[in-house]
Amino acid sequence: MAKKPDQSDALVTEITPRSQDFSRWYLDVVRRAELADYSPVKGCMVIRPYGYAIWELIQQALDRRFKATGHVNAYFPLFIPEGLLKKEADHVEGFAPQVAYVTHGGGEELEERLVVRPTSEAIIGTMYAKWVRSWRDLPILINQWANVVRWEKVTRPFLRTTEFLWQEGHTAHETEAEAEEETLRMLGVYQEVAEHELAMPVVPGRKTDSERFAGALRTYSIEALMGDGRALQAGTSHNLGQNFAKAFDIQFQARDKSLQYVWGTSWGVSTRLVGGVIMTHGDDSGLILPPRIAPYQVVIVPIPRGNWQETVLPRAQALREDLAGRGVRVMLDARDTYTPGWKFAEWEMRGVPLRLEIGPRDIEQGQVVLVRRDTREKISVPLADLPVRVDALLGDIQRALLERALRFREEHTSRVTTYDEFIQAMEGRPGFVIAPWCGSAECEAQIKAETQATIRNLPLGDQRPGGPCVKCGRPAVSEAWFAKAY
RNA sequence: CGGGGCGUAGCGCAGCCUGGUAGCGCACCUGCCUUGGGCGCAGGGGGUCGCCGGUUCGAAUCCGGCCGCCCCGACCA
Repeated sequence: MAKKPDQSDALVTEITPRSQDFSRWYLDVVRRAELADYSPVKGCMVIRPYGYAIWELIQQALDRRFKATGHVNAYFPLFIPEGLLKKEADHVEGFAPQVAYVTHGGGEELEERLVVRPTSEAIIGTMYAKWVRSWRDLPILINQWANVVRWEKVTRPFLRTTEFLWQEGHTAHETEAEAEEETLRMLGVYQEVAEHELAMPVVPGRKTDSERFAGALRTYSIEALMGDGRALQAGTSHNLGQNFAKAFDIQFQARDKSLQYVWGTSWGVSTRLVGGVIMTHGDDSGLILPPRIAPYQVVIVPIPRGNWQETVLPRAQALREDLAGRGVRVMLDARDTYTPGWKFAEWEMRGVPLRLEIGPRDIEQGQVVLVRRDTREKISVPLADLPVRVDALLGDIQRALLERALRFREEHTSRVTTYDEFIQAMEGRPGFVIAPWCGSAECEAQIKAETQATIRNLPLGDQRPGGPCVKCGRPAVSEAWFAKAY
């Protein structure tokens, strides 16, 4: 841990203010909210139960939608023979520097090294070649939940770790059009989950060639804007064309009796999404979780007074049962070893959307006090109205977080036509800058070198760039969303 | 992998310059008292000072190497 400036008298429970050092604030939240911890393995984190619970809720939200769109889950091996990875030239070139190898097993050196999967196109492609014979075998729509390993030079909890958890969908289709449709369908699923579940607005679009997945025909992404104005790639969906089919010999006999290669897609999101949620919604008091992915949506804090264990506690327990019975994820913090004030701060740190306070005064008046995490608003609610109000408030908070994040993104997005404006926009308040682009990798690279901003993606669909390329002045082929990225 | 910073109790730090048997706050334990925004008082436990080596009568402190973490770049979900 690096030294924090001047806080010899600071409480350990405090976290670095976001405005002072966003990066340190992020790490403080991860640690204090007990989302993850460093492990003895360099670059690898332990996802702690609270952090894992968030991931599980994200998983469920995704998995539901994968199944609703016709996909099934399966599992492929962690190890991939090195030779398989090498079959697709661009693929191996793209991933080779990040790959971990197993060289020994059972006390002996292996004849062929095994790659610890950085992604599974190679092993899955190999299996698809065995499974596909006829157009009747298509499409194959498989997803797997797995861990992958990429030897990153710089790591940060959730955002970039050597090993991370993700899902990877791998599909094979009869036609190019079907593959493209699938690629965009899953991009849409990602956008829906990001916005509807994580309350994290994202910009869908197509990646430029320089940021395209190694071996893909086209890569699409969703990009989110974090609280410090930097962009986070939150998910990718690739149209693999026939590249992997040709590399792994995935052929089928078509309706016209000809032999054809399948058209492939792959798509993934990872535990990085948890980092995105932290950096989209959190504040100086810690995490703020959208209700739909909050492990606890309501925390009940009984106010101890006198013989509260006989008076207040039974009421609190009854409330817990009632809410839980209605499908609310609720936690009763009945510990007598902490004061209410301590619990308030603690559950705010952990981002619980709603706090329910109940004490002798409330019982007398037949009410409870609800406190919103996002606005800190205190609301007295008659007991009879509680379930309805809780439900409504959770919905309100979910919406308010999305709206707030959307407003933040709008305030931090500018549209420019000249390079001077571009530089000014990037130097001032960071965020997205939309500008016309000629399509050349040279301009893209120069802009990156000069401003650190990269093209996050290009908007989908037909669009008319509002002028010539912001960098070189040649005719523009597209508008591009630029940002400094994580 | 380049530039910079930092490793001393669970967390945050002081001590290091000028070598002499390791300290503070929080957390933790015990008791009493409190509890509607991180209660108070009293007593207490806990550290081979990141690791390895060197210098020295003696090393947290000086020297060398290694490892780890953080920040800024280049590479990436």
